[in-house]
Amino acid sequence: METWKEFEANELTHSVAHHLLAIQDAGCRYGGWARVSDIARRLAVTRGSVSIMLRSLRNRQLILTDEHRMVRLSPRGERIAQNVIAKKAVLKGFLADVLRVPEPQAEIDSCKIEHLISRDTAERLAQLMRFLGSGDPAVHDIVERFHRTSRECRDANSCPVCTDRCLIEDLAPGAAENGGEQESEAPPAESPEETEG
Amino acid sequence: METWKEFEANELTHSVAHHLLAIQDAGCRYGGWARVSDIARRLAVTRGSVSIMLRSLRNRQLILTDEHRMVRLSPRGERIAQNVIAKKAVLKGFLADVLRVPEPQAEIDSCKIEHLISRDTAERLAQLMRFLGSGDPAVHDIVERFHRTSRECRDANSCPVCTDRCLIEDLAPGAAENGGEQESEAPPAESPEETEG
DNA sequence: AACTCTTGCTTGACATACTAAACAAATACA
DNA sequence: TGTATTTGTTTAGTATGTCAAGCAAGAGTT
Repeated sequence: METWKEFEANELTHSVAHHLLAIQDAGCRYGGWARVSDIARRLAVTRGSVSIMLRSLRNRQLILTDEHRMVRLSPRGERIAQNVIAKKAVLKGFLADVLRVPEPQAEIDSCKIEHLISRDTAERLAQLMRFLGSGDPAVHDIVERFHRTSRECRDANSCPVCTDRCLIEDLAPGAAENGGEQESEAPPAESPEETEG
Repeated sequence: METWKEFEANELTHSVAHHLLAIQDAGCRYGGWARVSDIARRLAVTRGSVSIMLRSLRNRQLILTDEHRMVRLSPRGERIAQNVIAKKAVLKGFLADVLRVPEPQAEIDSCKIEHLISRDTAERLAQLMRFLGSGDPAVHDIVERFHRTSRECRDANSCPVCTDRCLIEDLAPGAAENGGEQESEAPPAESPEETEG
């Protein structure tokens, strides 16, 4: 019923996750210490924006600050960053190598959800990757067969994914997202009534 | 470099996606027509909040409005809703049945990312589900073997998931998220300097 | 020393998405 | 018919996360 509100309750927002990664990345050449400008450049946001974000990260004790205004991850921040990196690696590996989602999309998708999946999901996914890559010929053969499998859906009735309706069809271009969503013919002002009267 | 900004460029926010689903759900008994209150109740938000959201959905032509203030999805809104439903079904099926992520978590995770995954990813995932559920004994056997597989990581060196570092370890409780994140001892005011001076 | 550039921070603004409170219109019931 | 409740909307406020613009301190150059 209210599961959907869990989204707001995330410990980590997309923005916070990527700020942590950027701090780690920017600092890696200087013993972990980074400057606001470096972080901003990496994220392609303004220094002001980073400055505000750092205030929040500092209060959450995810970063440490120098007397020279240098910034680095706290041990806790580092754990979180490592966690996000691990999730993304597993996700991207799965999308790219198992599902064979084309490269740029695999990168985008894993980047979008890296901070959202639970430890449970990430771990099981990692175990699946380990299982599939274990070198067992039978496993390898099955994966090969999957990759050779036809991409078309022929028999919606015998399909284990669909029930009364073909779910794969609902994912198709005609069905929203990029297909119908994007060319939204310039919507009018937010409150047409008000501009009218 | 700036892949992370794709997150903001989503056609569908989590909130919009769930408002569309709620409208469809609330209206299903009345020929698709729903009332603001019904939608609000389903989402556990205020009527005011729904009212504002509907204004935006109306301008994006995702809903239609009655002279009696009844609301329903437009054909476009319906396509998008169906799309989200399909993505979630595929995702949850994968998490619950293949990965065997415990039920509530599978529900939460699929709810969080249903609107974020690309058509590419959703389709390939659906194809994987179809392949795994095709009834082929060899495939079935491999899935069975995966489910019986030990959950521990013993040999980080031969592990196909990890490189120099065990990624699965980075996902473990000690490493952030629920482990270190949540019991954040009441952070001080946002700007300690200011309250101090 | 004077000038310029870079840097970090602050401010005001915007967009999203929520709340609570107040209100008017519609509905329900007595 | 009159009162009470429900309903939809609006407004002001909160929180996050961004931008642009401006300011002040430090660094580099001449």
